[in-house]
Amino acid sequence: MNESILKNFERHISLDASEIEYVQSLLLSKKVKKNTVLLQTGDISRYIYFVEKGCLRMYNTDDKGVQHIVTFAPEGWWSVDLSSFYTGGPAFYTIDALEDTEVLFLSNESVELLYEKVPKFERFFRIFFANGLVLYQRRMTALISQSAEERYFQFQKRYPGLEQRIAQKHIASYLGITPVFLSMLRKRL
Amino acid sequence: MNESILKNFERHISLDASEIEYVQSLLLSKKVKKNTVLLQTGDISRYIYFVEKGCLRMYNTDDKGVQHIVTFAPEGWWSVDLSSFYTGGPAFYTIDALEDTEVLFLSNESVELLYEKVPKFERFFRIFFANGLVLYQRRMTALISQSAEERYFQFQKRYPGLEQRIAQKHIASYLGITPVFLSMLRKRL
DNA sequence: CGAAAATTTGACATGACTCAACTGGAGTGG
DNA sequence: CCACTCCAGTTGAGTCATGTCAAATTTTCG
Repeated sequence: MNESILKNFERHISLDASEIEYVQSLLLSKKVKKNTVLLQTGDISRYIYFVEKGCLRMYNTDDKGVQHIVTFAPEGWWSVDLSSFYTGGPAFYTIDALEDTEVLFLSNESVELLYEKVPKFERFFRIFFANGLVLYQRRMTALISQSAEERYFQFQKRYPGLEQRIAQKHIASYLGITPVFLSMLRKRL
Repeated sequence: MNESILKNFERHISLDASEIEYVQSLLLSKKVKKNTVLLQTGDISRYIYFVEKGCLRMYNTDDKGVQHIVTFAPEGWWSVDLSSFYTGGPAFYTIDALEDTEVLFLSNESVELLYEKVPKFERFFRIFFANGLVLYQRRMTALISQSAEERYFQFQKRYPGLEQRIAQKHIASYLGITPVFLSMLRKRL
């Protein structure tokens, strides 16, 4: 069990049997129904989630009440409000489930323990965060240099098959356009 | 000498005398004139730069030849095309100097050596990348939820005093708008 | 089956872009 | 030190991408 997350770790580091056992002793798991909120804006993010099955989204709600999705996390992706997780301050984002979802997760303290007992995890998360940084940098560049249509195609590539699983309004929210406009775009194709 | 970068390291880790000496033995430095290109899109990013004085920018040029600035790096900031730096692939961004600039920098190999000899640096860069990730996440959210005017105010807060030092067209490029439109915005205030 | 939510469609509004002309420094060379 | 050029910034007119609002239609799900 937990193969998926171990595979994920092994993308950047290799673990021996005892290390695997140790991580597994820290891992928690949970099944949540669609629409369950795992983290609410303003609360403190104590956990970092890994999605085994289903799909999470992380979003912020602006002054006018409009939601803006920062990331989807389908199978094999992680989700966390990093700033809150590390500083203990209030979360900027909300995380909830777009489908019935199974997550593995680690508490803040567990992650600190991991860094201490298995320093390789410093390396894992260094690489992991570096990759995340690159991802967001690119998406930011896309937002300021590409049209909504181009970004829509990129979304389809980045999350293959996800389009069929979630509501269009969520895709629009991720792309930074209105659901109405996305509908028009799709009609044109 | 090199106090500024040591202070930067000590925001996340503490170093003893021998460790400091070791880092310093790896550090390179360079003074470059305004407009000097430190990294060209398509080349391989071999170095990570820390700005002691002056200001760098990192940008991508789109199909139509328009430049889009991802980050400014004034004193105390870092600049690197992370993806290229770690994978050895071609750089997506170009880095050049907006003013006469003094940089300290580390080569790819030096950074790997650092990870090996002073594992604390894994930690430093983990935290550093996590912070960067948060920054880009927030800016992305701002891009899809705020007007150009609001983003302009945020820029002024994030880079105090920088506005007086660089050309307006660069600010526009950072904000994701045209220089012409920024000019109109400023007139309205 | 029926209610609520998501999507589509159409008319109109607007933020931001394009193009082009004009203004005003900043640097250069004679 | 002047004259010239060149680039940055401004201004205005017209345009386009995307947004807003509201009604009609389809889908979802209890």
